[in-house]
Amino acid sequence: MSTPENQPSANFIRQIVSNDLAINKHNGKIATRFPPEPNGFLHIGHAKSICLNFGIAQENQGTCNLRFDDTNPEKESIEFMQSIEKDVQWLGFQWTAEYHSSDYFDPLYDYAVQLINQNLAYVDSLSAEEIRAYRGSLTEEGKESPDRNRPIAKSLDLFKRMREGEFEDGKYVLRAKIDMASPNINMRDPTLYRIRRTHHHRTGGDWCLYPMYDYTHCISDAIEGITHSLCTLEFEDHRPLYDWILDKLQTPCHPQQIEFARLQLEYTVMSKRKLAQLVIENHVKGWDDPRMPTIAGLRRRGFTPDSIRDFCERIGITKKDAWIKMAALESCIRDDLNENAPRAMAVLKPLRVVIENYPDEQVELLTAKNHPQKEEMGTREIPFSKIILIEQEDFSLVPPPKFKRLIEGGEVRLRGAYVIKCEKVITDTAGNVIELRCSYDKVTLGKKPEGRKVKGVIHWVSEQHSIPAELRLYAPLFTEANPEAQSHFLETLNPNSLEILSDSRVEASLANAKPETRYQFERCAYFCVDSDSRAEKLVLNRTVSLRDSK
RNA sequence: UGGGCCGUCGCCAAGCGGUAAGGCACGGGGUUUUGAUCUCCGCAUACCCAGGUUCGAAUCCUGGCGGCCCAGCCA
Repeated sequence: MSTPENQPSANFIRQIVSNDLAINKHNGKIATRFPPEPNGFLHIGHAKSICLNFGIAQENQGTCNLRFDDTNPEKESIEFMQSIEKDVQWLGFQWTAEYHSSDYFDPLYDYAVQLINQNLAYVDSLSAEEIRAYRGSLTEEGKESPDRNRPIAKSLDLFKRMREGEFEDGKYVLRAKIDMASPNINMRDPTLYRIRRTHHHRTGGDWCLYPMYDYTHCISDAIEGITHSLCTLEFEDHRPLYDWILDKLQTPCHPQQIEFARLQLEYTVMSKRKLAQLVIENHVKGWDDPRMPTIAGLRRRGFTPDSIRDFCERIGITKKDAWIKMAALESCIRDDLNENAPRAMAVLKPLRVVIENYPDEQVELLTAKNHPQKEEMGTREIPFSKIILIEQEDFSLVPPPKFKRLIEGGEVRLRGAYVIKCEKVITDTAGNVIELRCSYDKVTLGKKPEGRKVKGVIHWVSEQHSIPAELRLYAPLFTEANPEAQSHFLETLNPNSLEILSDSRVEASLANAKPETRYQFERCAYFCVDSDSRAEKLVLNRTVSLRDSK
């Protein structure tokens, strides 16, 4: 995976970092952080940020913290925190230290007092609606709040009483005093603190005053000694505010915020709000539904950490809005699984085949390679008997051109076994093929047949030895490349995103397969054992099909 | 339409004034007891457009055009 020498590709952020290192900007130190809000599960877009932040730290012997940006208690929870920790580790990264924005509520408060003392912040009594009205518009300047020139002592007193819980939610906010005429709306006296009488998952009822993202993030970065604060493009307009706050305060350092484009993947959605809606409204079975672009979903689907990291490396880091095709992700997991997944045989939609000239009670244990190119992956035994099951699709009464599988009167190779010939087709009254009567050529085991060419090879399982399995096949969750561009993204939900095959049979060697075990079912697809799987009834998810150049 | 950012092959993406890397996708040949893998070959006289500077421009300048983001007491 990655590049052969494991050299990460050049990108503008790594260039900035190398440059800073070259001029000894931070005494040779590089410190990054991955700062999710614990309000949902991580998705593949987060993986991009994780690989970048942890990657840059690793490449430069630096540090990378995991920081939960938990300043909005209404949407956050311990469960989400735990899922995030698990997913980051599963992806293969270990943070230097774990922090929470809420760890900094005290210093954050003290810094706010400093700002008030410097006459750079004030307590405002305008309502949310009034503040919006006063803010102006994209083309019109805002106007100053009547409270903007509230005496420092008065703001100090009010701010203290806000913290003490004297006022109801929304009564006052703390605002930075910057410039109501700024062309950058983020600089029009942004709100720094709001009153929220909400239980916080970590600080409980200690606070009824919570700091806003813009105020919190820069200071948290500075407290942790972050050198490069990497975030997505939509925060570009916030950078002047990030810098303004740190410029006005005597913080330990002044990190550099650098923005990059967020990941956009076709045929899915990537906003936590929408993913949460899919879960809450039961359009999927949970955050880890294999159709979800969440780390947990991809994991359950059968993706490997390597494949996701490879994907993040392949798509690169730029400032350009890019739409990545599913094929790019699929290529990554195919490359990994082709290399590492043991092969096995499974028949998704069985068709019964009786080999008439094969002895009734005979069972042969045939030896099959677990990987066609990698001897070190070993072999396994596969029972062969008189009645086998093949794929319905591998037989055709009216074969299309170039069909190289079984036809009436034709021969085909059973993978790892004999060449068989279709002697008779049995149909039901409706004309459906329900069984095949074949003969086998006993000298073709491990040998080419003499005097003729048999081009097709098909997979099979022994009827009496195979194990019933439920196979879950997935298609994209949405029917439009960009569901969010539609009037409502749910309108483009794909009604056929899940297909369940409950009559499939897998070879006997899968008997004790544990969840998260991955296989290539030869000629078919890669599958991964699901957490719903039981000894009596195996359940597997199709991760991705094999390339098919038919 | 105020501000910010972006525009190199169908989709990503290197390139940083010296004459267009790579990946995905696609097309074709070879090998193959997986129509898989592997392998070989092909795939931008061209970098949003128009001018300009230069011996030389995707790279610099000017002017257009197109796209994305911002008016939460969300992050």
